[in-house]
Amino acid sequence: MADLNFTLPPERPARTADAAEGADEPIWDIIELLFFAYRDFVGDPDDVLAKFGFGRAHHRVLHFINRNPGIKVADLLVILKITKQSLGRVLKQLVDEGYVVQREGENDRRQRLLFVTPKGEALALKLAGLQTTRIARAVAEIGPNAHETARRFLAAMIDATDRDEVLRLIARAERGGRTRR
Amino acid sequence: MADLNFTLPPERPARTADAAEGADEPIWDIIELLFFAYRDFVGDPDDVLAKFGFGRAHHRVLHFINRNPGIKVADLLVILKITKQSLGRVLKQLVDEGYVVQREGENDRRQRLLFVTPKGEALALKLAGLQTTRIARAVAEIGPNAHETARRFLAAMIDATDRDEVLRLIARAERGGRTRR
DNA sequence: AAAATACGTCAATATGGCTGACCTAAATTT
DNA sequence: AAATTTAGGTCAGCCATATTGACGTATTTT
Repeated sequence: MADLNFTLPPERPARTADAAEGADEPIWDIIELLFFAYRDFVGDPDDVLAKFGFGRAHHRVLHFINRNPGIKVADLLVILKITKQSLGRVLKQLVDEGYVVQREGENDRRQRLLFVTPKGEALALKLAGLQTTRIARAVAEIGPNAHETARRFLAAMIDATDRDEVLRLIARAERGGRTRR
Repeated sequence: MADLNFTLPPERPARTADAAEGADEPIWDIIELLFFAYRDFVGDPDDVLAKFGFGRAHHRVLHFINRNPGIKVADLLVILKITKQSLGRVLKQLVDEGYVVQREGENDRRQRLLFVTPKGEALALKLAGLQTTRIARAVAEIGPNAHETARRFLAAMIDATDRDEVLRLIARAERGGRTRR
């Protein structure tokens, strides 16, 4: 195989003439790269989680509680797009083992607001650190514009109906995750 | 996504903006965008697959057979990083329902070389089309450099040990793989 | 002839989803 | 005040996808 280390030949103009046709050629490279990149991206945390007796589901729950302290159970369900029964199972373990605590809502005492404990935050940060190392390495390899372009590309990949909500969610957590009263 | 309203007290000290110092600061935006983008990216195929009684596992198997006609079972296992038992169940369904055929290797009659049928290719292309639509939309939104940058970013996210192998795989399939049915 | 290889299969187990039903406590509506 | 809705929890069972381990069979290699 010839060398195509990371100066991949631009294969966009591969179908110059028939580009106007409706039969769009699948964008195989991005499809496959997303598969492999995501697999490795979640693979690092998976290895650590296994040592704690946790799985990917625990990671997602812990992540979003850490990023959005005080989040309501109902809102977490919306973000994760799972049922409360599915959430309940992993959440119970995280609570029982001291990674997450629940507090009664002040205004509405039916609510169980979710917070990570110091222990939970430590684990969340450890896992995020692994992923950050990978991302930082990728960005460093490619150049300073990579972060911004990657962010915009990934945002554009999100369902249009959800995108603004997701970006708000990220931005809000970026500011510290609370307020908004 | 429903409106998310957090009403809760400040719990965590505000992070120091996006200071350049934070070499240890997690890259939250990419971490979360990857989660949401990948979820939607595989969501489109999932909906179609459900109508066929298939799942995501069938998609992956069908995809890589379609892209690498004549692939050996052993090689497919390496790509997917699953066990032959896991593959076996899914592959059997795809064969039984006429999406994939197996042929004895010419040189080595122990091998079962895998090919998609026309029916299988049609499904693979339909699923790839959905994902391509999403990617093309994202690329169109961002600009002409997006495809190239996204490709390089995603490639750089792959484990260094696997990367060259993956890129070879993609490049080889891009050229048409090997013998067609 | 023996060993290694490619593949298949049986059995048991784990994870993480799902639906449906039902429960309590608290808030809201009537 | 009573009725209803909401937030959340829980029990029970099912499904899809993954795992490990053991074993079998045909074929190739040594």
